[in-house]
Amino acid sequence: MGDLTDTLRARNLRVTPQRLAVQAALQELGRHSTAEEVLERVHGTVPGVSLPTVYAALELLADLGLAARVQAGRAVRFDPRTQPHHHFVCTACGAVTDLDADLELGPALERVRALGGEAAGAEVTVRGRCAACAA
Amino acid sequence: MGDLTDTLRARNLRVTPQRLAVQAALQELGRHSTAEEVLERVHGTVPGVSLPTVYAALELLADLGLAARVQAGRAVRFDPRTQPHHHFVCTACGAVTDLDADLELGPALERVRALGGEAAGAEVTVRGRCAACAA
DNA sequence: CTCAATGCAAAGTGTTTGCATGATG
DNA sequence: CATCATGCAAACACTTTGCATTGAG
Repeated sequence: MGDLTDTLRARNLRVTPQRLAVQAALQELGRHSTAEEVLERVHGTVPGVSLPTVYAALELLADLGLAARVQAGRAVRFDPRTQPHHHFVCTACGAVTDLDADLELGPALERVRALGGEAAGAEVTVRGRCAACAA
Repeated sequence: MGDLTDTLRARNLRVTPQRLAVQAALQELGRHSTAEEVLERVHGTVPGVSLPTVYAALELLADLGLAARVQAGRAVRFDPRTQPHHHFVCTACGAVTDLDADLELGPALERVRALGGEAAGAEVTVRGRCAACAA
């Protein structure tokens, strides 16, 4: 767990209780949480934390490669999982589920390169209704 | 072009100049436009149209299967293209480009079914920097 | 004539910014 | 002690809602 502390020190960034609490909350909450959910969780341990601070910390984690932004509907969600994977988004309740499927996306990346762009990554988003909402 | 008119009549919905103008604008603008862009275009032909009306009309087109919602960043975009295809989103300028690649997404859909969900569709989103922003 | 659709303004979300205060290195 | 990070409030971007009015059927 010195992971974040070390990374911050290595970049001459400050190790603050808020940043540590945000990362801890993100990991405890599991996958793809909203900033609001993280804030609520953090309030349990470190009182007085504000939403902008949570956003800043999550943004920082994403830049450091310790979390990933996931766009699911209107809200941005943050995922403590770094390795690329795919998502199933319920159009009814907004829930996001990880999909561990091995997909061949090479042709899409090649297409981007053919257009002169630089592909940073690619994800599949499946839309539909989750088991709970299908009822 | 009686397409929309016919579909509306068949459902006992009203054929209004606003709805026709919104669809026309969406097609003239080409792919994945924002509501704001559609509004601006519509203002050229039918003055006095409001943003809520544009949203309502676009939403209706999507429900009728004559347009598709595309989530790209924070703004929802609407695409006159109905057939499934994929997108390249520039993380710098927000531009969206179509990707015509034939990808095998079956395994992802099967994964969703295995979880008890109903998959409605799946798209690949490639993130990166477009040719213009790579400079 | 009747009811669906529009226009306007205002309220809602989710996210970001500006600035004074406080804590870190 | 020099900054960087925080907290607060307010601004922001995008979308939706409420309600009186208009116009399509």
